[in-house]
Amino acid sequence: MNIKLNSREPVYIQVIRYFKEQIAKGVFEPGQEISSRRELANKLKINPNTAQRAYKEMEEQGLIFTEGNLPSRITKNEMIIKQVREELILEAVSTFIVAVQSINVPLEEAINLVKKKYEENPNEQEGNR
Amino acid sequence: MNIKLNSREPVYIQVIRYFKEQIAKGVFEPGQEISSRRELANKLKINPNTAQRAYKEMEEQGLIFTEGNLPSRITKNEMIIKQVREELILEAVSTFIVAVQSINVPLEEAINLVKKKYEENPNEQEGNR
DNA sequence: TAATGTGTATTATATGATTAATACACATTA
DNA sequence: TAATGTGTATTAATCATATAATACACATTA
Repeated sequence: MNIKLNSREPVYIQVIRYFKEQIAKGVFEPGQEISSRRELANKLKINPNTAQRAYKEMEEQGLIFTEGNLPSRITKNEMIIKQVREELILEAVSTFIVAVQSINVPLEEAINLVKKKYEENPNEQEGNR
Repeated sequence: MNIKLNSREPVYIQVIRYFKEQIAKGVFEPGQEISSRRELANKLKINPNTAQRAYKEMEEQGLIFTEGNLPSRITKNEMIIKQVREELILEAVSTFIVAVQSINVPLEEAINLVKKKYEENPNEQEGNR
């Protein structure tokens, strides 16, 4: 559990993104049991309702599921998992392109900067080999 | 004046970013007179106080300056303008790298996606040739 | 001179989103 | 049976932001 919460963005949104990233990376595996609302709230020092809100939205999006009053689990639907991954990638790519175009930086130059910057501080978060 | 305001982010922040982009692109030239607070508020259908807040911050950052009670102007300090441009580029690059790393997408793959996506919808906003 | 248009400042209010505080039903288990 | 841990739901409180309502000094201009 390695989330850094910022105050600029709603906490439940940040929680959802974190889960999406873990799912996309495969750190959270299909069918895997996840922390209960209260447990997550404790870990992150947030209100249980905020955790609940995040979980509720994730459930609506099919990312997790809940049977009875058992702890929720990561979806077993591989299609959804694939979509999450693609959504995150697409979002990153789109954001980058929009930003670059908005200040008229040529694509090649922007890509070179990415490569350079990437080499400067390579892979901070590995952890899954 | 082509700002699309979203409701997720403070309006004055969005206004500041817009000005930064225009300055970085050179659309707003050094010394150029800009809209008055009230005029901007009218154009964007926002409150004059919100415009004032944006301008005040930009003044503190040295992006614009005001002499007496004349309309404010874009800074003539080329160094600052250069810095704004670099700040925006660096921000875009960093955001992209963080996003890509957070889901373990190899850099090469990410860059290829950028190139592909870029070709699909090339330069929407030219306008300054 | 009066009107208008600048920038600037202060105080109060409204709004919407977020978070907090509780409560309830249910199931498991000690 | 009582306690604990689930998910779920409702209502209240908090908070940052935006807006509203004014006011003032100054300069230009009709």
